[in-house]
Amino acid sequence: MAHRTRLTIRDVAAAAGVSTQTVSRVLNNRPDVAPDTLQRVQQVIRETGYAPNMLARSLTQGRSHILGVVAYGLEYFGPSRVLTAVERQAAEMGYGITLNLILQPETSDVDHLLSALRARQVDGIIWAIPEVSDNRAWSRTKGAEMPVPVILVGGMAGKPYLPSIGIDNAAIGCLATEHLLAGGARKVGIITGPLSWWESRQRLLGWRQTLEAHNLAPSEMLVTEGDWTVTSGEQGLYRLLERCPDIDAIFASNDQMALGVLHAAHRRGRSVPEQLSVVGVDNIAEASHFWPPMTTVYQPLTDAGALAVVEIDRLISKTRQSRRSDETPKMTLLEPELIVRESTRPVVSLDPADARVEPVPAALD
Amino acid sequence: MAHRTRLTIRDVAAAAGVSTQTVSRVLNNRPDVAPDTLQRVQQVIRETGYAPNMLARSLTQGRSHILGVVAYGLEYFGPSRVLTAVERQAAEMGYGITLNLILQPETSDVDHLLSALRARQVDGIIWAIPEVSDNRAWSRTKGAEMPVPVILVGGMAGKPYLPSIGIDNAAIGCLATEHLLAGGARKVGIITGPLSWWESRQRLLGWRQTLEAHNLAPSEMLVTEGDWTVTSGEQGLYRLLERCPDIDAIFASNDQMALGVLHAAHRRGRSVPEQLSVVGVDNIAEASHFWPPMTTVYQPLTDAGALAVVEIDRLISKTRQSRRSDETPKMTLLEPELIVRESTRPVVSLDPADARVEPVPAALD
DNA sequence: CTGAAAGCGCTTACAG
DNA sequence: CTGAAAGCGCTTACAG
Repeated sequence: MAHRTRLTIRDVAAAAGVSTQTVSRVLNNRPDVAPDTLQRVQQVIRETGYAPNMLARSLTQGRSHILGVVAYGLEYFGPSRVLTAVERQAAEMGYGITLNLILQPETSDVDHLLSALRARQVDGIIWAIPEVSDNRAWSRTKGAEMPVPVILVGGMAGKPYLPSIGIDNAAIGCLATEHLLAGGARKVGIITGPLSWWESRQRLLGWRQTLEAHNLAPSEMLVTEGDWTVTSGEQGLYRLLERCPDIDAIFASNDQMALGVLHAAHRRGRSVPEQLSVVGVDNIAEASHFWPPMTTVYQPLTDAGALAVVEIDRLISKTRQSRRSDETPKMTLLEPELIVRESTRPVVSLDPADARVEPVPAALD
Repeated sequence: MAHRTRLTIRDVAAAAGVSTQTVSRVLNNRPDVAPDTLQRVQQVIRETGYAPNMLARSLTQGRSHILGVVAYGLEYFGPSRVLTAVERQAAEMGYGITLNLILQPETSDVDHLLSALRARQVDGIIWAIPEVSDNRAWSRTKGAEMPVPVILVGGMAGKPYLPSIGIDNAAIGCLATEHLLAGGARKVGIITGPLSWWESRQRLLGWRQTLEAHNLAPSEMLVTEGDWTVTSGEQGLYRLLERCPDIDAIFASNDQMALGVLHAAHRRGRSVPEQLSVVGVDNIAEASHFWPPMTTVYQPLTDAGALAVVEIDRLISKTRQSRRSDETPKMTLLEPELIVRESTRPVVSLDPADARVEPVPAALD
């Protein structure tokens, strides 16, 4: 650590009295090195604190052991969890990570980004930008021709032209809505995320399908669009209350908006959950400390991030063996889980089919 | 983008009918290229979509244009803001980023991390781990001998052996406490972060100094330690109320704990801010939507992250010119700002010296 | 303004 | 089990 002159494999070889490729063999744990040679070289390495130049190694091996990660919105819950999981799993599998953050999910600069990553010789790319509008359109034209494996994190509309791993967002809508109905709700409103987002549309779809399965009409009057922020959740509830004063439950598409709903309910004098049940999504750290503690839907984002790395490692190995991947890209969706707290009325029947019963009286604290 | 066979500078040179170093000159915007040669080469580059291999370039230049970033706790507010700012500024200045996340702020694996970064030939290292216990002790012994510039993000106790950029955390404590006193508070409690953290101790120091400046005793009865979580804020208020039932203001060392305080105050029937003023730190997105909206202290973390990159770039350039840096490492602290909302009683006098007046009646909504 | 040569620090066949 | 040669894809002096 203390050396100012860059130490090279040549220095180590000289000090150990062997050739450079013998040192190389030791560094790469090759079996064909005599025990005492091994000892000697290892000792020199230890004493000098030599560490091989990964750049040079990458150049000869044609493999950088670096993954390019493109992400958006680290200030938000989901992206930061995914990135953390990706980094952890990558480190565990011997990959370094080069991080590229974009300012807007709808970037027009895809070409530039991809070629920058290619120039850095990444072994694979993890594209952790949610699908917003047609910001994944590039994968249709360029997907098959990418020089390195690419994996998308997050689901998308239409046929995936690249392998993708995400959360089953329709299931999120189902879980939340099913739970609200089971608690006796009859008029379940929804505050969606921006509808240009695939995730938002899927959560809305889950809500709609669940209502229909219970023979309830998913009226447009019960739907309002938010933008993930607390404020939009608050405004959303005001709008819904104006349209349907008898609304008795809200599925907010994330916990921040759910917090806004609590806020608005408080201002309008609607007690939660007695008069209004509320479900959020994400299970942010604060959710269990909202007033009342928030029922929410957990997304296995850590699993998704880790799985993305495992999967891209597999694709990298495969590509290197057969020179090209012939798999049909598939979309893997992981299942969310409901976390029940006190912002929703308790389930009155275990059978979802019997969910439409009278509203229960105010729950105890 | 569509090429499966890696294109090299040699291919471009051949296609343009020039030598490789003429292509190199074009790639590096060297002035000494004939106009028509330039044209020809650029055209070939455009047509083929050639992008130079950064690994090879780094090897010859002895410079990777990559910054190693070591961070902790992306799930928290501060770290994610700093990382975002670092990435943005780095991208703007032509650096790539290799990200290393650690699981605990007190890592024993510093050597391993540093040598891994060194092996990747990073041009500089941004160490964005807060000082906890003696987790920066390594900088004393290794600081001066690091083969590349290192910059620490966050302040630290004692003399810095490496340049460091952070937030003036004592000023955070001063701002918060001064504001509480100006609102008429006489018994200001504090819920600190973990006291093994420099940040926590500095915020405590600011609180103490401010009370003393106002001739108020910073009694130990008014201090309780939290761990940044909502729960610890809640428990903290319970403890303080038991010890000092007449406490009339709380400085919580982050917004999450401040939320816990609101929660606990609600449960104990203490109205905020009429009976209890509360200030947090961070200005998280939810802060303005807590009930009541939270008065808090903003930290210029984005500036700190950006400044770290600017500064390390300067050090990198300097090191490359003079072969070594002879500057005395200095600690730069940026100033926080108070954001006043409704969780604190309004200021009753503009002169802080007159702050000790009667509590004001309940504030209007 | 342009090119032939050497080298960055490694690893990959190829001999022995 | 070990080493001499060639090469990964660039750039840096050095000539001209």
